[in-house]
Amino acid sequence: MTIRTRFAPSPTGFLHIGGARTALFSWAYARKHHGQFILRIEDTDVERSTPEAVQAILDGMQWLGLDWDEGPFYQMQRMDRYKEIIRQMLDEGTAYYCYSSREELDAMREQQMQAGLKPRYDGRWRPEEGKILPPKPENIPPVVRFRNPPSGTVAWDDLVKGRIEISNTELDDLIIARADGTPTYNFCVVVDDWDMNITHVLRGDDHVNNTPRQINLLRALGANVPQYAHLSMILGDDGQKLSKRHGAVSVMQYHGDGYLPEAVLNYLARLGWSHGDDEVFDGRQFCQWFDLDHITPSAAQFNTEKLRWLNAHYIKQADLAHLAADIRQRLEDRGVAVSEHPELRSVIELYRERVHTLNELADAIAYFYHKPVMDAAAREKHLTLEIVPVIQALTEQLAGIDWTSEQIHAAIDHAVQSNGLKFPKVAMPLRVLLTGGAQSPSIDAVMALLGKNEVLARIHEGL
RNA sequence: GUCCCCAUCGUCUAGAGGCCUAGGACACCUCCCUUUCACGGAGGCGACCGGGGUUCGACUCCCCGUGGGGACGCCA
Repeated sequence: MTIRTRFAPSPTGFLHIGGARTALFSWAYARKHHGQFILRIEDTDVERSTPEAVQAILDGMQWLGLDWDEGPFYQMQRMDRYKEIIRQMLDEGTAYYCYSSREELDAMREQQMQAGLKPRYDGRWRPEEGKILPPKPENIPPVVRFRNPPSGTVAWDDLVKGRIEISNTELDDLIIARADGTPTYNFCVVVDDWDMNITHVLRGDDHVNNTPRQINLLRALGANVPQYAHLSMILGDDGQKLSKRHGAVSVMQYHGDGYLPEAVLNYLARLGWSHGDDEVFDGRQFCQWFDLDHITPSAAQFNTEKLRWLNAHYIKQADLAHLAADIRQRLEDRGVAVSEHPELRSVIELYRERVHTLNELADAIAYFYHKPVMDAAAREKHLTLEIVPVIQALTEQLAGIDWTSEQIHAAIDHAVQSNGLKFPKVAMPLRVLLTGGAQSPSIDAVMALLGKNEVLARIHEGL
């Protein structure tokens, strides 16, 4: 049997971190088993679905490198198929028309809640042998309901949570087609998973409650029931549930914030899944290792600090040309034009080990391409009256040397020795003068990259 | 309210009855490296929700409790 998984987002917003992980796991599972990964857009909520959201989801998946083998399929384009099945169910008697109005239903729910019961449709329009249905009201277009088994239990062996068993008495006759004839979620999912031969459904555990309904529907249709794996949710950094209002951000926001997709992918992979003590691995490795047996059933809290650590790791490993292209753009976004000298790649090499995000990297090296704003406190502290003449003397010497790191270092050393100082005494004021602040890599390395003219100019201007 | 799910360091997690004096990672602390800040290296701090069982033996299995979460839509 070929493994076929799917990711089925509804295009009502961007691809957030929870959806991305579901997609990642589904993708990895298919890849691991040399199966197919299908992308399906669940856009039957016409009110809330937007083409922008579809694009945002596609962008997010592409950025993470999650490629799909089939699709994207759009449910709105499958209407004929759904209607055909609904017609068939109506004919077979596994579905029926219900004329209850929304108001009637709301009142019913209200009453049941009051009575301490689980709100359920009471089946008043469900045809039974010998039962007399209420008279059909005029002007109320009916919905179509699924005739759920009235007794017994539905059970499945969830690949993450183990066996889950639910009594049919807990379920009611769900609506499969709205009054306007459009099919609803639980129904479309079932038909699609069936038609698309999905073997493994990986999804958020907020769908656990839908599963028994879907299984009943599948059985009524005579379809195979796929395996289910319900992934627990991802909580925000603060342990709170992620929502549009609170903490839920688009995966593309991570791009904007300077994270590498491989870092996000690696981080997400470890959130709720593990492979012994392994922490750092790429997508290829993940696809080889991934399994359902090591998925944690409990919710996981997002930890940005760990993501940052992983990101720093991947920045150190990243291809220089690729990094340079990215950083060039980020500098441009900051209004900093990257000139030929110093060479961007060299500057990145010097700085990549010191940052956690690409934005930090861009910010840190901007001073190579435009005059830095000098940190007043740093200047005050390091550019003392006594040191100014030393720097001036050093400047003259620098003017005459070959511009290599070694020569520069020797010149600084000379200034240090001849004045009976410690190295930082001279290095720090230079650092402030050249970079604007008190932190940088080795000052001779910085100077070498900055170039003789620029160094002399900045010292001159700064003094 | 009803049903369902979950529960190991602050966080992500390892753990398939003896391998556990509970391991790793992030964060934090100390030291080392050092030209400042980082990086890196070496250490350290730090957890099995509670109570009952089962068992020669329970982090691991069962029950109850507690806490947290989810679902109960003509949303997905």
